[in-house]
Amino acid sequence: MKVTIKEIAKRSGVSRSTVSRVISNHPNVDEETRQKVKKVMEELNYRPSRLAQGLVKGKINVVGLIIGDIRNPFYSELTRAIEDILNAEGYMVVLCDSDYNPQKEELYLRTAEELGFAGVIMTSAMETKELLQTLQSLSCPVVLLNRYLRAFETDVVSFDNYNGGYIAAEHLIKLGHRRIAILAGPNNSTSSKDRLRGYSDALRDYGLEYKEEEVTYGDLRWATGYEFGLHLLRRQERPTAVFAGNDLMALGIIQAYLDNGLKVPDDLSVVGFDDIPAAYMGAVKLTTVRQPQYEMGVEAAKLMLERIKGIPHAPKRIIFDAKLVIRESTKPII
Amino acid sequence: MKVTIKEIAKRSGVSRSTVSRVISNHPNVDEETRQKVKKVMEELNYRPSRLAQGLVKGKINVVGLIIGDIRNPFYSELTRAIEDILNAEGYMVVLCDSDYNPQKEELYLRTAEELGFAGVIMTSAMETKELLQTLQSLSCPVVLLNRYLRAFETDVVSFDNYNGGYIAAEHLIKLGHRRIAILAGPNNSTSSKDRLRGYSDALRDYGLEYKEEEVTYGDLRWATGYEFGLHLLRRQERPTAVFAGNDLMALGIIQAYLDNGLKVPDDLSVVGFDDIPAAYMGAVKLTTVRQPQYEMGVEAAKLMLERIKGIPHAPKRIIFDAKLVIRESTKPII
DNA sequence: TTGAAAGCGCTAACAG
DNA sequence: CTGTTAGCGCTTTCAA
Repeated sequence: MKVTIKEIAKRSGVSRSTVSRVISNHPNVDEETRQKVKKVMEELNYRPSRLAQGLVKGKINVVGLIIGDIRNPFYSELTRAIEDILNAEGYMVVLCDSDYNPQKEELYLRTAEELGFAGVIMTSAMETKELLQTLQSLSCPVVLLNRYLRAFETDVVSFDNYNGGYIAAEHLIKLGHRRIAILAGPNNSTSSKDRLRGYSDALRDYGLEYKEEEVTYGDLRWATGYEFGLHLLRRQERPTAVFAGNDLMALGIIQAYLDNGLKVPDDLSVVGFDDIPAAYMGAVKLTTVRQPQYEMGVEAAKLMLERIKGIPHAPKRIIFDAKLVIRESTKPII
Repeated sequence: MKVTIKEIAKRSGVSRSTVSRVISNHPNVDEETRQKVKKVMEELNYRPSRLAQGLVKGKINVVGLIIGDIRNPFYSELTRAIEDILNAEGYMVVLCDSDYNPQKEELYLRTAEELGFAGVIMTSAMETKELLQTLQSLSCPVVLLNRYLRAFETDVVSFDNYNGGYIAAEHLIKLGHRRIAILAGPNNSTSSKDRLRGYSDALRDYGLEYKEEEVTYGDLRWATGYEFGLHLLRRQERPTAVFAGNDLMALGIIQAYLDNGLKVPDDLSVVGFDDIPAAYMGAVKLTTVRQPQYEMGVEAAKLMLERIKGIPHAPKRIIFDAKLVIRESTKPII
């Protein structure tokens, strides 16, 4: 049924090797022969099997992308960027939602190996022994996006999460806030931890006390922010500000307040993290730490491409700076 | 370097066939032998090459997913559902953002063929001659999600877009609105066209006039809705209501009004389409036509699985009913 | 510039 | 229950 290289060879009166050469645009083919073969391929609507190519080459033009959850706009943007760059170079991207679950990541890495992926970009950020081990045994390049692994040296595109946390806290402090609640990201995520560390260092630098019991760890989803907002409303002593581990949760907190007749930033100042599109699409434009998602995705994809085709080189690290975008969700305390 | 079936065979003192049998869990293997082989595989951390498996089987455990734009929450949800189901059955999903561009879709379909995908799920919805042709020549099953192609019979999961448009219009009409603006989806999308048709039929049924020049076609993005909202604000005679082709655009329109000091639904009633999470996450909870995104994705994935493994059967069609979710973005005209 | 031959890692009859 | 054999569709030396 399927037309193969053999068929093309027969019909154009040359050997399979020659056909293979025209497939891969090898220079050592007589122009006339090349045209003849191409014509036959056209007529028969021939498509070389990448599976077969992959088998002999040991690699396939596919790169895996591991992210936390595609429903988080932050990852959607990243994914889109990576896809744009990689597709343009003839690579496909295979998606994997890890749900921030190291086991899923590991399983996926294994599959990448089995399928002979050209590379894997990891955006999800957990750190376990098993994962590290799998990573070590991987035969394709890996680039880390917004995460780092002490025990695994590789190309990294990252963001200055520490400073991001710092300037977020600083902003709130300078606005006069003292009672600040924190809804951080998962505490097994390196980036979330860095943000929190920056945050607490800022408190210390400004002579404020950082209480471990003041921080709540969330799963980065909007609903979790909403729940947290509701929780704050039930408290006797409400904080005057809150620092959220990402925009989605920040937006959830704000909505909980609005839905209960309170005002933001009047009753609560909120600063988020990421600057997803939704941050400026709502009623209260969010003050947040901007991460250039698309650009970060682009850089990661480029690094991957370099690593796949290029000559070996020492691991590269690209770090994006944190920038606070001040909008309407924060205001000075009276 | 890489450990292959040959190595395993040698080390465990059996033939490659036997190893192959334990890989695929074939019953005809002595339990003792099986354990012995498994142990060796374990020790050597052996991973069978799916590329090789795919080559001989002619198919690979991967299904392609073509969507409009992953940044649209509607597609994110769908994608997640499909991934969840397919991954659980050992299939990977490869993502393709078509940008609603038929050429991209076609190119992608070609790649699916070259890679020997087990199947392709198409959610993006353009209809061209070339695409149809490529579809016909495809050697793997295709399931269509929220689109149909007159000239291509296959499994379909769809939504009653026509009725969705109808009840949206009906709702507005019954609320007393007469001057209703329309920001429809792309007019080469079957689902968008159906919604519009339902809409216009409702007008007719209620004795209202449908003016072709009243409809604007948008690209389903938030920013486009926002622009449209601004545009409405500049008009002398403003409509009292607007029907948007999807929630993202509806939300954009609302925001344009809010940002300019107007109120929704007081100054404008808005009904959307999709019921994405953001529909109820904002200041004005959106009245919209609910499409059960996750469930639709699940059904599509199941259909795909059936088609891949199952015995051949006539094309199935699953149609989800339209349901209006009335929230706060619409109100009666005074 | 071209072809013959070997092989990538695995599966699938067919014998035994 | 197990091994032998023959490919799957393509690339890649090596000769010619």
